Amino acid sequence: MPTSAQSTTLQPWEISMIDSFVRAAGLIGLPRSIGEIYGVLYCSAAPMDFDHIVERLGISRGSASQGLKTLRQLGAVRPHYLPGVRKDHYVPELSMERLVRGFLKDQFSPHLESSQQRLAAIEGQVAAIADPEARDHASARLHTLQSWQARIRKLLPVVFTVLSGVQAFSKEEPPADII
Amino acid sequence: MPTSAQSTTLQPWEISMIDSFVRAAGLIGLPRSIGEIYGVLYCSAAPMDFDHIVERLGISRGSASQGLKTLRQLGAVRPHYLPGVRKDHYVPELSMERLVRGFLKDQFSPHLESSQQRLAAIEGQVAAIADPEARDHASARLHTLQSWQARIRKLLPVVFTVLSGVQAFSKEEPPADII
DNA sequence: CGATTAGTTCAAAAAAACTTGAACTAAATG
DNA sequence: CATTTAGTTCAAGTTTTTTTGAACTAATCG
Repeated sequence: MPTSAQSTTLQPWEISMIDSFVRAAGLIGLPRSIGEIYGVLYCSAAPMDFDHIVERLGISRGSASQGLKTLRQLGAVRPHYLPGVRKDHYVPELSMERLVRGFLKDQFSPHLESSQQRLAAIEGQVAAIADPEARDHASARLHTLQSWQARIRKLLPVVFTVLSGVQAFSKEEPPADII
Repeated sequence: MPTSAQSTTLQPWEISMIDSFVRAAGLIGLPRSIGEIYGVLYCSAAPMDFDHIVERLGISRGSASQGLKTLRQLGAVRPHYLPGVRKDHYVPELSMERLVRGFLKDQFSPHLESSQQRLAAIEGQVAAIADPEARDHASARLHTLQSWQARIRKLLPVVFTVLSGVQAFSKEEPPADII
């Protein structure tokens, strides 16, 4: 059992940790393979190349290629340059703030954007309702929905701040556990 | 075109609004039918009964039954008592804070809980690593993961506060748009 | 340049998630 | 009580998502 070489079989702690990432991926709507790839990189002490990822996880090259593409887009992994080496090597992003930011920017913000436009379009449809009472009701519901949207937009910067590890956000005692 | 009766066909503004809820549901990993049911209730000016929901949406009774069950669990709809009426009638929860709280409590907190236990179990596996360098590396990664978990737990109360519509959280100017 | 290596693409297969509807339980009505 | 009504359950069908692997492009090597 060589001390330094990266064994090709996963160690127990790696299997458990990858499992955690697979579950976390599922929770945010990303496929299993993406959790696996990020997880195996997260566990690795050294940058890993494409074939190494494929072998250790036992997934297809197609999955690995697509999964790495998505992870690069999200900013969750970066190519790591190694002089004189041809194959791409990857390292995981370890800053939680950057991970969250990448995910939200890629998977969330576009929806927030288009949702805003859709709500604006509903304003016209509501204005066209003939009956005054029905129109007032619809209008009230639309405004509630728009206020929800506005709150979500306000939330984003706060999320970044808290997840960056900043201790601030209340000079008194921290808010009690609520859930 | 009767002014007060709930027509059986969906109005344009209702179709658009339900569409928004369907997309929002997808974003948080809930099936289309759940977005539709909540959406049609959200649009309605009066409590709706089971069959009315089925008819207006054109979904199966099975879907409606399961969807309403989930929505009740989440606290996103409540049965509304009407004297002398046998069928269940439902109204939507309109408090964003309660909606978010119900969702997180039901769909998120259990994972957070079990994740914590899983990470604790990995501690033992890491301690069993023979090579000191490899063990230190694994230990460092585990601690990073645990710190991420802790940050997410800190985030929850803040999310509730912001989504409740409270204006607080910085007596200076609000944080600039980041994303 | 031709051969080899690296990685991507995409159509088809497999797996997962969702919906349906018919059979069922439970409760109220006459 | 028998019958009707209300709603649930779950196996089978459908749809959507994910994974695979063989064919392909691009770049490097000898």
